[in-house]
Amino acid sequence: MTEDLSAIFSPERLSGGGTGPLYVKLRRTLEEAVKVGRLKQGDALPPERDIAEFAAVSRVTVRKAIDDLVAEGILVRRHGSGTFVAKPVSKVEQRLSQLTSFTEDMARRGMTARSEWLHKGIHTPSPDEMMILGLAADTKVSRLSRLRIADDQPLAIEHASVSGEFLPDPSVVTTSLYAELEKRQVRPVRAVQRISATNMKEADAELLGVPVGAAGLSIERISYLGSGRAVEFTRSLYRGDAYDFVAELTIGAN
Amino acid sequence: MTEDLSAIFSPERLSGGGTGPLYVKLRRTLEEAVKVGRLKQGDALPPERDIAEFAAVSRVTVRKAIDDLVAEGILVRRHGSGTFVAKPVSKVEQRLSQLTSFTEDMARRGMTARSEWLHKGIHTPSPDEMMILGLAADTKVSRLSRLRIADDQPLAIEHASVSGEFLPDPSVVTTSLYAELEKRQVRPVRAVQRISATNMKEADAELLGVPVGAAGLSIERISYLGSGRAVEFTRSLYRGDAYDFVAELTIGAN
DNA sequence: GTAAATGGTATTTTTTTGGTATTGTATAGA
DNA sequence: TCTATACAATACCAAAAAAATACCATTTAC
Repeated sequence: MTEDLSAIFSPERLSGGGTGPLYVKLRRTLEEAVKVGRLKQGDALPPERDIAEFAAVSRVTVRKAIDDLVAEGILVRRHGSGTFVAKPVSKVEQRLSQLTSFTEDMARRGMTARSEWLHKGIHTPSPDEMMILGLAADTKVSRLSRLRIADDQPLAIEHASVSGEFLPDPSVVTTSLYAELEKRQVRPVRAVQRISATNMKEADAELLGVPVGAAGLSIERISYLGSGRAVEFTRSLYRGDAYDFVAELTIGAN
Repeated sequence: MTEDLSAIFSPERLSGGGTGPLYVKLRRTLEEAVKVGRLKQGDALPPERDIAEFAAVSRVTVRKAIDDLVAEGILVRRHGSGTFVAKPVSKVEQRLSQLTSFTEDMARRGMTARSEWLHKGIHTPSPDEMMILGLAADTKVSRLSRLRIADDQPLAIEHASVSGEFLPDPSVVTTSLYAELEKRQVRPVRAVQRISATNMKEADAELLGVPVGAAGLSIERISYLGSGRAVEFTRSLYRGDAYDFVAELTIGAN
């Protein structure tokens, strides 16, 4: 719903924003309003024209301020409809998704994606898990395995191991593991991925419906907290004939 | 970001600079600010007019101080935009290397790496090259192919295509393609990689000394200039049994 | 289907910022 | 003293960013 303009764009807020170009001040004002909760998730911003009139600047200036926030994922624009406060997807999930979210990848390729859970359970850690996640022998680990399916074709097998401390009950995870961790204030800030090619063994090949020996793309990911502590360890095996892994890198520039 | 003037050009700093002409004092002050980190890489200096006013000298004097630092490569000026603290060059190659430099990767793993050139030449572009590099039919393209070898074991085949405009003579490339491009002031700022798994065909398998059908890691990379123009297109095929591709990602921070 | 409301874009104008030519002034050396 | 040079100030030029204007395209309500 449309907010009260004066609540957000009061002259004090605009002028008090400190230094810099108009659109920077406006951007700061908006950012603040979202952060403080004057604008809540899903809320519509007032129309650009109204904001412009009230703030006594041109509409393009308003747009430039909004542009930045849209780029940051704080706001979402819908042509002909309005501008809205984005659902606060955490940076963590967004960035990790960029490289690995199966669902988003498939959507981008025009396919419908779903999952079939193969396993959810709590276990005593394997030697590998103890090493990688830094667990003691008397702790627990949550394991989640699923089959990723796109357009009714099985495309990947995914095994995730999470320290029991961060996820005591794996059954609560329905779609996104990262969303669930986020709920618990567990926010990895760094991840390392190892990508390699392998010929498929019988069990995996059967699940994915390809001949034994077919090429598979193996992706192992470990994600870490700011403290350096490992949170999660995921091994995925993609069908080589049906999946490309795309990474984009920006160089220098700052 | 514009720095706080008083933090850098405080009267004490200016007078304390010792002896000499005004512009020398100013230069020392600026140099110090950069060295100490009060001004960081990429930071914008305040406008010359502001500095002049604050330091109570003429703008030309400020310019003269800045001139020297620009000549030394410490600062960079952009007409109409501002003056910025320079960034060390050769970032390009370093950053691209992070993901793909075979030699460095091998060194990190304690292996000695070398290459064998399979081909260097100038050709009329293939349809793929025309599409990807945005070339006309009457232009030329440089192709470079080599076999990457680690500890005397062939590990990868690499085919690079560069628009003839950026590299008219491929024979000048001896080790690093990016170093050669850098020499010509061609600096890609963005790259997209596509990674996939494939079963090897006979020709490639033979070169790499593995059985036909063995899993291979295929990496295709396109790198772009700031303008969006594609510079180079590289297809690599790694032995799946002997090479892991590692990517590290930093998330959010905010 | 039409009209109103909303975001999208191309073009122009204004402001900001570095670039340059000209002039004045003090200082060192012949 | 006279002159060449380094230093500094003034005034104006040019490129880039910021802002405003005018018009286009999509969605939604009726």
